[in-house]
Amino acid sequence: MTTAQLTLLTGPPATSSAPVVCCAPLVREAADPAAAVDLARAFKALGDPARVRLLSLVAAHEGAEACVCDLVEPLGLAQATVSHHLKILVDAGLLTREKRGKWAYYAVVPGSLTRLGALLTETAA
Amino acid sequence: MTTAQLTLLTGPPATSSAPVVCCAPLVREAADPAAAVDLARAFKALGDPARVRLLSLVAAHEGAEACVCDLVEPLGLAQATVSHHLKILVDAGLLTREKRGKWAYYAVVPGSLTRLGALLTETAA
DNA sequence: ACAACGTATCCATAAACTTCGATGCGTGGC
DNA sequence: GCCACGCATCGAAGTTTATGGATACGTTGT
Repeated sequence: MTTAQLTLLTGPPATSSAPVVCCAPLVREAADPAAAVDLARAFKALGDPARVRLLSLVAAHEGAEACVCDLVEPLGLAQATVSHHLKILVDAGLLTREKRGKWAYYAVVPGSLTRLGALLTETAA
Repeated sequence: MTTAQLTLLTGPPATSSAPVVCCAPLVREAADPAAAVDLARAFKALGDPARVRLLSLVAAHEGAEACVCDLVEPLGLAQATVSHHLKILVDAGLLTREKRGKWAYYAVVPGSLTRLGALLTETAA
């Protein structure tokens, strides 16, 4: 259920046959409905202050990764809420989750944000 | 009520004293809560397929502008709904609205999308 | 085996969002 | 002045979302 938008952020997948909607810079040509759905899903993940801060906190953290315990206090939200937002960011393909021992370490997917940003760049105009 | 996020998209305003939260590429340093709110508000405007398509339709339209009547049919939504989404995009600083005669022409704010995209670009890594 | 710890999930509640019919407002033509 | 047209706003119904307390799960240490 979370594969469609991943194709947007991970580029052309080697195995999947999901709709690849990656390329047109949004301003060049009218986006087809399917592409718009995937794009909107990615942006919706960034449409919450808590998630923007989470992404920023993880990226700026030492080693470019952080566990939930590092994030709960600076965010000022309950642990359940933080966990919920992190899941949304993972499902959107913006974060990865790796469990080591008792901790779950989150990290920014290497080019996902840049790829998203490129779609917003107005090549012409 | 719609000035805070505009500072984000229009760059340093000449007159306003609203919080300027434009610059840090999100990945460099942990975004402060106020910046996160403004950023999230901008992204939330892009978090709906109808609005992504609207933005794309307007940008790709002849003259880089379009009236509501040009957008209702291709979107397949009611006129009231289209008008509502357009208002959200205008409030987010992504579109401008200019009324000429009976029609309201919408156009993409020149650099707003690029500026947003730049915030997502991972300069390092 | 047991207890302590870090996380995810379940559940409920309140708020926000999407959608659209109905209606009001301003413009232009007759 | 009146009507037709384009568009925004209002009001309502249905859906989604954010939030956090309670709880279950897996891991570590004793």
